[in-house]
Amino acid sequence: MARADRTSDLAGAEPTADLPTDRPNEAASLSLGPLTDVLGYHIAQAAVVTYALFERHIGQPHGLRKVEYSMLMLLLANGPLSPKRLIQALALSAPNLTLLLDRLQERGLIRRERSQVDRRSQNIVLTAEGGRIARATAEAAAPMERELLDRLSRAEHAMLIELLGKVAGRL
Amino acid sequence: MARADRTSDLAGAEPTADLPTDRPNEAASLSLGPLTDVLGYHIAQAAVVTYALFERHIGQPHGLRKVEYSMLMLLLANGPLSPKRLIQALALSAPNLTLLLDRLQERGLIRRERSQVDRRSQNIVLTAEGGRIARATAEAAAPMERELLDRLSRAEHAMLIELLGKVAGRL
DNA sequence: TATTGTTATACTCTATAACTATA
DNA sequence: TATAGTTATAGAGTATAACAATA
Repeated sequence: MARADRTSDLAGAEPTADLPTDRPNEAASLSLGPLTDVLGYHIAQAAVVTYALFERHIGQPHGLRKVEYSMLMLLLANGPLSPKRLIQALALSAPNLTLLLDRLQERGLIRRERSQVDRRSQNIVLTAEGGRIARATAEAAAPMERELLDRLSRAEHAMLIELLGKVAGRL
Repeated sequence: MARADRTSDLAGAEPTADLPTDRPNEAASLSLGPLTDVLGYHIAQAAVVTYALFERHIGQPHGLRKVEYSMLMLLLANGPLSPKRLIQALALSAPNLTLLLDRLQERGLIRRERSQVDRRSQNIVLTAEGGRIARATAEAAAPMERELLDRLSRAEHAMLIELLGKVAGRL
């Protein structure tokens, strides 16, 4: 009973009217109160939906996490990149990226080449297999986005991305 | 040298032209490729910004995490709520919520009252101190959002929240 | 038998600091 | 001396399954 004090029926000073009207809004939806105008809250809520979509369309089928997917897409679109640039683009810490690259390298999706220009630096290169998976998952993006069109018109989808770009400071 | 094989200079088949033009786009910004139209990616990028704002305005000064803040706001706006409803509203797992409530209870911000209607259930109630912090941090929301107006007009801010609401399925 | 909430456990993610090698 | 990347370690966050109390 280490935590037996968690609930006490003699609770506190004001017993907050514990009647059949036990809690307000039993079934009704909650008021967001001050959160109503907080962008970050709404971003977090929307992220739950897009994350579930990602898992279903890409994450589960191809065994990729979000960052791994983003990384493959960046390598596909830009060719070899240094860890340095990946860290900036994906907002990762250096040790975190090292672990990520280890996993992808073990799976044979990328390899590390040492730069001949500056031998401290590396080029992260998609392997043939990595290229195949990158292209396959790139094609899964369109059907995934199409599912959002139940909730959003095509114009709203585009508008949303543009506005989010402004927030992210990507001008 | 457990991982000495991480980089090999004899890398792979095609040595990917390792010249002074070592990597493309050395300083230029990266192409997003297929990510360009993926809403989830842009949400994640924007979340980095709003999270930093939250940390600076609310998280650090008041020692609150995002979920903790959201929870206080929901309790402030709706009065006592059951763990069940908080789980649904905040997209948490039950064990996760238990730990969260433990922390807030230890800090004296909330208390657990047992429901008289259904004694399995609880009411989570803001303490006097919890109410004070909730009101103080509620007031910090406006200045936080104001910082976004460098990047977004007021109309765009409102539009963005509306569109994110559609994505989250909050109709 | 189903539901509310808790415990125990493990796994992922992230952050920090110390280290190696190149420059 | 500074930079690129790695190692080691610990801390948060989250998920799963087993459990207790109540319905």
